[in-house]
Amino acid sequence: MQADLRSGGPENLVSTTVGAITAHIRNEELGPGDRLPSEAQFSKDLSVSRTVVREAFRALAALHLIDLSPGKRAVVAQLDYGSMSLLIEHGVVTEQITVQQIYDVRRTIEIRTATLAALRRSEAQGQKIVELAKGMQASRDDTQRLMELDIALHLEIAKAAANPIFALIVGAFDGVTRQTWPIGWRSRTTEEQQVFMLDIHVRLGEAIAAGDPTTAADLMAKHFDESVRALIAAGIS
Amino acid sequence: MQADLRSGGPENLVSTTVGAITAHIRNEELGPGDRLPSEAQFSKDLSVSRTVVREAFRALAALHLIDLSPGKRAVVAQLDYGSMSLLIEHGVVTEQITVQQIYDVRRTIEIRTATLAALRRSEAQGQKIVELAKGMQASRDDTQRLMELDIALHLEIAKAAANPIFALIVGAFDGVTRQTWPIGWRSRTTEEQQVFMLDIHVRLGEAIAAGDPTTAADLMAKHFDESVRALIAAGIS
DNA sequence: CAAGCATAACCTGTATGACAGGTTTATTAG
DNA sequence: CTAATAAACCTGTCATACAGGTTATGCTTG
Repeated sequence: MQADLRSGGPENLVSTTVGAITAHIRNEELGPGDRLPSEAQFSKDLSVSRTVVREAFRALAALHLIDLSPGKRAVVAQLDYGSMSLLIEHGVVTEQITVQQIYDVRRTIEIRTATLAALRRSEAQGQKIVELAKGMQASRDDTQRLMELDIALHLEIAKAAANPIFALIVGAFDGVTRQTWPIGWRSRTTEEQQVFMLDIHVRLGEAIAAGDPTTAADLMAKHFDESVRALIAAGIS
Repeated sequence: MQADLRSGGPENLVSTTVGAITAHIRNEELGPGDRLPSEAQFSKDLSVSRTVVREAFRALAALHLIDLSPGKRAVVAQLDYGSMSLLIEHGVVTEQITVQQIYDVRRTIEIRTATLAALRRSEAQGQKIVELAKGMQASRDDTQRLMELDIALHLEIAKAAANPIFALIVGAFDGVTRQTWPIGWRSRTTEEQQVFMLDIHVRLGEAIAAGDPTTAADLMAKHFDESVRALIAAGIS
């Protein structure tokens, strides 16, 4: 069950301990917020040093499977895209992933989230999505704020799709988006292009709020087609 | 850049060190296989104990951003879905994700991989995909082998899509699939159902090998519709 | 001078012990 | 019974030590 078995990696004490900890979570049917035994406890039970247990804890914390904080016991964590975001960033930094590939994946995923969001969004979510889109329109001059709203909007749509995995994947691209977004925006040199981009977001938000899955999906597709054009225009490979 | 900033978590020495290591990878423009400085080196440069550096290394190894092995220096790792697989398993075990949600995501993603694979597969990949599908047909009585071939087929299609992120996501569901697959298969009680399921895979493989994206996407969609029906029939929520 | 081999230097995996500072639990005083 | 206080516990970090695997150095030999 542990990573090293899957990757065929070498078997060391830390991996074994990681396996024991995840097994504990499974066997005790722990859920988010539940507390784990202390490091000393695992150390005694598994007959390994506290050093090893600590490194195992740290590994699980890196994956956000558990949360650590000083003095307190480790607790089972809620799903979080932080680790996936790091993974994707690593892929981009080491040139194993291109920005265009990310956009292809996002396009695929987010057309679906738009559809689902239109079908399943709550009243409050629909309202928030429209607000974010209109907030973008109002922030055309504040690039930083505009970007944050854009990212928040896409994530909110993913959340409204009521499937945490979609939110996980969309969130995974947050980090990279923060680095590439300004490039795409700068490539939209004319006011027309900028207004068009912002307009699409508003119409997308409204379609979702109105519960119109077809239009929402259509607009999301248009949005990504336009974004990819913008990136290519900016010379992003 | 490090996870803790994003999650708003507390700032401790290990997180700082993780940040320093990823910064090193970025600044030195290291790629997969390149060696990192030793633990002692980071320990000296950052003025922290080797304990801290080790825990940071361990955290990055958990995300498969680096590979560790005894005696050798840590090296920058290739993209690997092992950590995402653990994340998804954790989500299922802690009941934050349902199997149906996974199938919705997989359907979305894999319709796209089928399309792209049909467009971009190499000759060898097309051949391998067909072989895997036919191998499944020949293994109708060997459940274990059948499952492994099925998983391998889907992953191979994702690889043929020539976008590593798709392979990453498809691979992320490997672990969970191994646990739920037998349930779905057992629910296909009649020979007809089983033959139909295997037949779809072969036709899918052939469509990809033939470079027919529309048919490939269509068959992948059918495949997932049928699979979801099978799971629901088996009472999986 | 070149090639191969032995050895030394280096590196990671793990253990032990220690202590500061935060958290939880138990105890005691009101 | 409540609230304050003390004790017990827990994590974060450090230093040190050593076994065993890896790499580089330099020496020997052809």
